[in-house]
Amino acid sequence: MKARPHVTLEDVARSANVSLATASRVLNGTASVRADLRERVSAAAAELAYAPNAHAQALAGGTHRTVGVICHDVSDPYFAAIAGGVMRVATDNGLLVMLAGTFRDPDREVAYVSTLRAQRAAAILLIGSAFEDRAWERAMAAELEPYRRGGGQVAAVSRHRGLKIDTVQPDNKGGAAALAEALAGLGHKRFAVLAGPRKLSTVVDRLAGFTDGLADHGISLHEDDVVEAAFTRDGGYEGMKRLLAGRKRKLPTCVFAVTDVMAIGAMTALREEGLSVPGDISLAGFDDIPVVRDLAPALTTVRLPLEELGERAMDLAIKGAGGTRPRTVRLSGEVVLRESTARPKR
Amino acid sequence: MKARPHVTLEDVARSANVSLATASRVLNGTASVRADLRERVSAAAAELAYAPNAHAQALAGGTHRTVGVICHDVSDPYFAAIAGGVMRVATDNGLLVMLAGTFRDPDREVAYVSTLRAQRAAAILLIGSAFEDRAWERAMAAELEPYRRGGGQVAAVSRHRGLKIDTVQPDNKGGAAALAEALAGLGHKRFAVLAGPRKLSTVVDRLAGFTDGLADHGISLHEDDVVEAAFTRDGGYEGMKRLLAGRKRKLPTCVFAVTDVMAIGAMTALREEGLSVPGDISLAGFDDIPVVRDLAPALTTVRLPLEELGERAMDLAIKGAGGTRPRTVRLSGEVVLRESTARPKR
DNA sequence: TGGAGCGGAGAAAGCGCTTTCTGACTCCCG
DNA sequence: CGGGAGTCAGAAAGCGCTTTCTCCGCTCCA
Repeated sequence: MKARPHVTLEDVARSANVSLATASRVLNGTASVRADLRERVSAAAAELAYAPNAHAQALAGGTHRTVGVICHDVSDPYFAAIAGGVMRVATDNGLLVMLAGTFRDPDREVAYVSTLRAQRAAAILLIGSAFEDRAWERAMAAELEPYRRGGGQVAAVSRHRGLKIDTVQPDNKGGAAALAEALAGLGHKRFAVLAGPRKLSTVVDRLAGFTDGLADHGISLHEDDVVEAAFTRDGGYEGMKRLLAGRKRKLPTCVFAVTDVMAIGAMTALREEGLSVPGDISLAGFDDIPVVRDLAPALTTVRLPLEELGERAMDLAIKGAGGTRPRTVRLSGEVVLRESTARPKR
Repeated sequence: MKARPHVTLEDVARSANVSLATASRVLNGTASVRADLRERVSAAAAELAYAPNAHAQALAGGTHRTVGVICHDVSDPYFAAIAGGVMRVATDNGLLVMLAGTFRDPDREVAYVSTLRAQRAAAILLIGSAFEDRAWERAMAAELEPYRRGGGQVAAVSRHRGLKIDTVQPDNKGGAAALAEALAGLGHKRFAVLAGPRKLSTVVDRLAGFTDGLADHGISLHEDDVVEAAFTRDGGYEGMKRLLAGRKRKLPTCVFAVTDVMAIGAMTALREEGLSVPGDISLAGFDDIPVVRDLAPALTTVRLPLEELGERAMDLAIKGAGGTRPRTVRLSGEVVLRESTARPKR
């Protein structure tokens, strides 16, 4: 089947016996047009199943109705929830969302920004932890800066440092600290943390907050008590196994996984090892992704308003940069104690 | 801050002291250019942080490197998993993915296709159940047909009927039938089904398959045994509550939720009502989304190769329509018996 | 040494649309 | 009944890029 060229505005105009300008005016409602002509154009457009070429529209100085969203992994519930918020706001504003998943590859992230820049996306949203890496930061800035100079909007969820962009910040540190206090309040003294790679700022912040919160109760967290693993369910699973294997002797009474996703894997690992939660070990996560309340036991965590995180970021981007300083919206988390944590028996 | 116009190819050419044509050739590697000129152009482009205007490229007859993906809900793990597969293949092929969520609104779905058509997306992927609705089908066909005539590729996951497009089909019917047999094989006689809206073909197919499978064991499913609820976790929760409330007396020994997501909600409802799974009631789902193996008890379900579903669909779209007939790739599911189902005690 | 042949740079023609700018008409008031 | 104001359709100029097409200056062979 030969690919026939697309129906163009010119086809419509010709078919309706009017000029291009008139056809354009009718279809966009830009200016008033005599009723009969308007009628003819609409009819012709419908007849030919005309769809304006968005590229041509954009080129001709029209609007750019697409925004780019870059996250690490689309299938991670944490991002999915945030993306949900982003999409809602985008849809309400008639914007089309281009979603990109980097699979945690810094280079790919930069490449995507470049592509989005080429698309003249109205805005670019960066979702998730930034990489703590000078080279990456420079490369990123080199893409972002010209983009913004050209009128592009940029906003981010949960990153900061270096890149001077509008940000929606969940209170990772405060939330983790509050969680630590709640846990210590239950009577726990021996903790362990299931952390992600320290290159991610989210990990660093949550770890710091947790440590601080513990310190307030006179509990110190040693380096050995922190297990570093991949930032995924499998990472949590594997990390917990490692943690357990390491010290059959002096097990902690409470484990904090820096994300719910990791906690889910950890909980399964615990179960496989015949350890009961919270009977033998209490377990807590962070984020409150939707599914954790359905676990058995339901997971104690720090609730982040995930959808709102996305909505606010999209808002920031849409509202445009007001002053010269990057704006920061802080959203705090809230400790939610569920059945996965209890007073220690040991 | 005044939005300075974007850096254009012309700026680069001028700065490098060459013609537009030459600059274009260098940047695309289209033709050989004298080394020194090539050098000058590259340098100028880098210097100015030039990013080609993708719209202009597309307009000038260049390539369309974006594909559109339409699904019901981005934050549904089922779609997220499929989207993961789609994105992998897209990335491997240097394509940018535009993801749209319709929130199950048929009109919005049609509108998105229209927008994607305007974007001259290289391909459009429809993910998830189609609506069983003549009017919708006509509207959809009216958008899709001109799109394909203009050279656009269309592929879908898990729909068919009416729209004559390439499709990747999970074997909903066969999977559900196999599950029914496995469950009946465990000794269950009294079943109930937690179904989604019958407007969705997936629901219809799974229900039919399950009924058939049961029939093979001489078990019949009455209309009363099918509870219809929203196609979400909350739908599953609420549906199960309703199911339980309806018949305190003759409870089924086994409940089949047509999706894992609904099963998750159902399991929590069961737990809240003090019913143990599988002790009091066995529960099974469908899809095998990643999280269900981490539930306690782990969920019995029908495993669908979710990522592959997405990959194959993207493949179909990329490979383009060969013959005139729509192609169909069938992917079968596999019953996975886990702890949420057991022999009935009653 | 002359002409055929060729590599490679530049001019220019679109791609499909929006948006001035121009100009024809109608309408109203003096 | 004439002239200025006001409408509204059409011509044309881009938007930024790719891609012929043209033409210039070499090289190579007879």
